[in-house]
Amino acid sequence: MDTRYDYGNLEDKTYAKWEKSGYFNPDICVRKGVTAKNAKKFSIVLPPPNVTGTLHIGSAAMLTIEDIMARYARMRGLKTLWLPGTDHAAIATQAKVESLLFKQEGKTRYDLGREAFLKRVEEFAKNSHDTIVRQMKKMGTSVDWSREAYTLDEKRSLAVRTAFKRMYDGGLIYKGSRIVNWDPKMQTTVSDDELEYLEEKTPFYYLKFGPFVIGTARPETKFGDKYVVMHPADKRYAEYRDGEKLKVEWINGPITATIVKDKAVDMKFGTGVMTITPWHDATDFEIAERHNLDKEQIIDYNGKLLPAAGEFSGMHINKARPLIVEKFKSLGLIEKFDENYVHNVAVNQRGGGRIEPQIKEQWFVSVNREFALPKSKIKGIKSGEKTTLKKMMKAAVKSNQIAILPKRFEKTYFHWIDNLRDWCISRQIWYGHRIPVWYKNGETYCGINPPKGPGWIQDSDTLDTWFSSGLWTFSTLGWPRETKDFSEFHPTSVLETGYDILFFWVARMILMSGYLLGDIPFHKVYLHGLVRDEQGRKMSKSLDNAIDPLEVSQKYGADAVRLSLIIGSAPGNDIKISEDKIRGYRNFATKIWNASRFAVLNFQPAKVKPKLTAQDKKRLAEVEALKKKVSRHLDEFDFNRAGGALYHYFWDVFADKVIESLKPRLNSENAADRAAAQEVLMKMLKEQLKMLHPFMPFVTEEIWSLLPENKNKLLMVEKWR
RNA sequence: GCGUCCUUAGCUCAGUGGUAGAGCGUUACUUUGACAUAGUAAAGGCCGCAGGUUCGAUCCCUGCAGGACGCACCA
Repeated sequence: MDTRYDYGNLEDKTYAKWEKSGYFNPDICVRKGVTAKNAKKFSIVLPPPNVTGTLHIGSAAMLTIEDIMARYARMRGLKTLWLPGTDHAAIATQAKVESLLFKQEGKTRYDLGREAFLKRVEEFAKNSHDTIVRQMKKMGTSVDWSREAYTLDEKRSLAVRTAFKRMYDGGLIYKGSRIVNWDPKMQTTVSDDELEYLEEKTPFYYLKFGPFVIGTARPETKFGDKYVVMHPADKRYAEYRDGEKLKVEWINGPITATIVKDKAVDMKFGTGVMTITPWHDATDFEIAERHNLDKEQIIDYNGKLLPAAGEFSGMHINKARPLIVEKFKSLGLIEKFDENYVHNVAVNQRGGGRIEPQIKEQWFVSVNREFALPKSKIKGIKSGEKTTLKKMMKAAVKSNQIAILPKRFEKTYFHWIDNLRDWCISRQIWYGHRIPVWYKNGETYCGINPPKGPGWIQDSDTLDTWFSSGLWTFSTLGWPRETKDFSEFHPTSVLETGYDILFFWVARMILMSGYLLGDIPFHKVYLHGLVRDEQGRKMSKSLDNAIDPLEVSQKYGADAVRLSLIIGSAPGNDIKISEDKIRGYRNFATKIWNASRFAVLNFQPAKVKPKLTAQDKKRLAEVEALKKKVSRHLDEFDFNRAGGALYHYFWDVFADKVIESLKPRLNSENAADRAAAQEVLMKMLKEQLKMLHPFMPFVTEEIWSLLPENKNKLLMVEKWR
């Protein structure tokens, strides 16, 4: 044994050993007798990384936490399944490929056409997938590769079509004309959750509208405005009656305006009066719906003005805006304007396009429509009882059937559900699951397979990527087929993921599993934080503060990276990391290596019966106590404390005190005492290696193979006890 | 507007109703046979501020200040 642990060469070798053993697969564990046939189950799905690129340090944190869970469960003798996969991440992946295509070849997706473009995306996704798999292996993830899934593969497609059909038949999926978030750049809708708001300084204009003054930050939408809205309780405008008509001089000449009284108006904002543009604003749309008002489209789907804009027709809104302002000015309709108004602009988080609300016919999942679960295993919802998706999603968590850790996120979850609106699930992008609906002569057919006969045309839209992700806990286990995996491993034991996708994903899994299975998808949700740099900033390429997990693993070993992501961070809190911290844990790996080296160098098989002293027994009892403590922490998902306790015991007690005190006895003339010292040393080391293994699998596995009598035995399936 | 979190050593962060912890950094000494990616010793903190509860508060409660975030609104 060298004085340094050569992680660079040994890690890959060790991973290959694990893979060859087959122990990542729970069935093989049972077959080879390392797991009991009737063992309890532990199952966890990997939050599938997006095939948009490579893993980042946040993914490394996720992999580490889940690997600790899986390895601990496996060593405790549970039948353990950690199921891997990747996500096609529809919008994100398509956006990435579109941008590459444009940069490298100056082409758009329309130049290639649907089929050829999809080929490109698939090629990109495949490459990205391969990189991700390589990276996962580098980090030591003990997933069962034989069950690997992809959100867009054949089996998952069947699950998606089945889910869609059942929800369609159940009346929960409907097609409707509603206001949606339209991304003119990517030419698709996106859901409310996929928006990001950017602050932007825009002039805010006060325009004369007959006897009123109305405020707007978007003069380019004002052409069709013919309703003027005020709060029914606003005394300033008491003289105007709901429905009253007046003649108003407006941008393209005189119009007839109608007074509308609605409580949506904030009396304190601006003048307390506004005109509405129902086609291009969600609030306005709702007012229009309530009062049954006309809606007129002003801006087309490319961001260009329509004939309603008069002479500005055909012009892009960005170009037209200053000209429109000029015209308002020349007509004397601008009362004043505020130059320093801060406006929130919605952009598509994944694709980057600036959102223009539009009314469009889309597919939605109704969250308030009533239905009954024929067989409910959800606490608080009885079989056959009327409920809604909202109520069902709440019940699963409220009843504590699903526990969210840390608990404070339960509040966030409820709050989100309270504000939830119908979920727009159709996208006009090409990469993704095609909606399983076909049309012919005004007829509509929804089915798992295409309808027979000629002339049917499939809906051209694809599904929101989270629709397929929502099925993940059971689509990966073979659903809708009745598989052994499904009956054995669902609901899964725990879902581990970042708090930033609580709504996107966690909530939608509860929705899907609840409706389709009448059951919860998992018993526990453990949320980790975002990984940030030492100044608490998000890691990004533009800041050049990103730590590449592969690069630092190469430099300091994957074990060191893993430990540095675990120790010193609490559940749900952001994780701060720096290269210094990683280096510190690399030193710990070296410490373990050298202490083990010492033990090996000083060990011979005992020829006499060891005579343990009282102190020896005390030390061995100490290790047992440590094991109890670490087990308790791990059972409570308190990885920070479990790892911390091990770190300190190994270094401060075992290395600094125990080894030092044993040194003279290891050279003792008294054979029984010498044997005792050796036994204590080896036993303590072995127990600690076992406990450290889930945290630092590589170095502990390598040392294990070097210990006496351990040839060909794998630490990863040693009994924890 | 509603809600959540954070404020602890120079930096980054854990933690607990009973005299404060880690990593990195700093200072001094030490190459003695596991390990200098180390060892020994040390410096360094009114645990944001002000009240309250308590025998006792860094921890529980209230208020304030600063920072971060989520949701809603943003005409």
